[in-house]
Amino acid sequence: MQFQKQSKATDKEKEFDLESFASMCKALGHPARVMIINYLKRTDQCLCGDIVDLLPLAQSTVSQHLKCLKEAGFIKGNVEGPRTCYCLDKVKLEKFSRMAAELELSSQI
Amino acid sequence: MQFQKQSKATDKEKEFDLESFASMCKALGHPARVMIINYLKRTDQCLCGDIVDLLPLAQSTVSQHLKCLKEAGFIKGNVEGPRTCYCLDKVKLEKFSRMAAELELSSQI
DNA sequence: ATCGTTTATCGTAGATGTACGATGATGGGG
DNA sequence: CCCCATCATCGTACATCTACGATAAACGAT
Repeated sequence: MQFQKQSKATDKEKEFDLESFASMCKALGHPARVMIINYLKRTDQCLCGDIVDLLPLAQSTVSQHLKCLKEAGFIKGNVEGPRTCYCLDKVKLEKFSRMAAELELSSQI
Repeated sequence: MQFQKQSKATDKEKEFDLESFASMCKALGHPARVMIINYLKRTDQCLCGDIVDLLPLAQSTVSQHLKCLKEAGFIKGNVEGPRTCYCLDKVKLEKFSRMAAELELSSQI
């Protein structure tokens, strides 16, 4: 479904992309996933097993949450043999933060 | 389920509350709801019918989305006779923006 | 008092999310 | 080559979300 008019490519990239902001929010809409991001802030990188130790969730569930964050672009995963090393995509996180600020700031004009 | 250790009240309010951030994100995790916030930024206030005209959704669906945003605290609704006038809660929006920034910034330490 | 407008709520169908255990795949170590 | 550790994926059960039409509630206007 279409919730926003398509913008021309010439619109200077400044436009607030509603759909992608909503999907970012959706990806962060579960405490386990926010916790993972928060954890990665401190550790820089982690394995799936680290999160399994951290949270009261089964390994398959954690793997699912990691997949969700990866698909949303918030984390990247490097396969290293039988394990996968996850780290934050800071650019994406920055973009999210910027869009959140935009959502708020322009309401003060 | 418990995803974060309870903090003492003495923790100076600075603590990032994971659960409430996740639930804010969840509330913003649908394009229609982001659209509503975005619309309210420009118009300051609106009726349910305004949003119904704006979006390709049934009235009952729009009412549902408004309820979701109200429960999350992003908007407030004043009943005025048979209609309800919705407006942004800028304090809540500010809080969200601040937490989003926190999620990103501390990753650069 | 009745009608029309506006909105909330109910009931419901179908999609998606969240959780788990089981299983499959990968590669290191014996 | 065979286990073990690690992780992804599959299948599945249950909950929640998203959408709709129907209906109820509130109130202004006639």
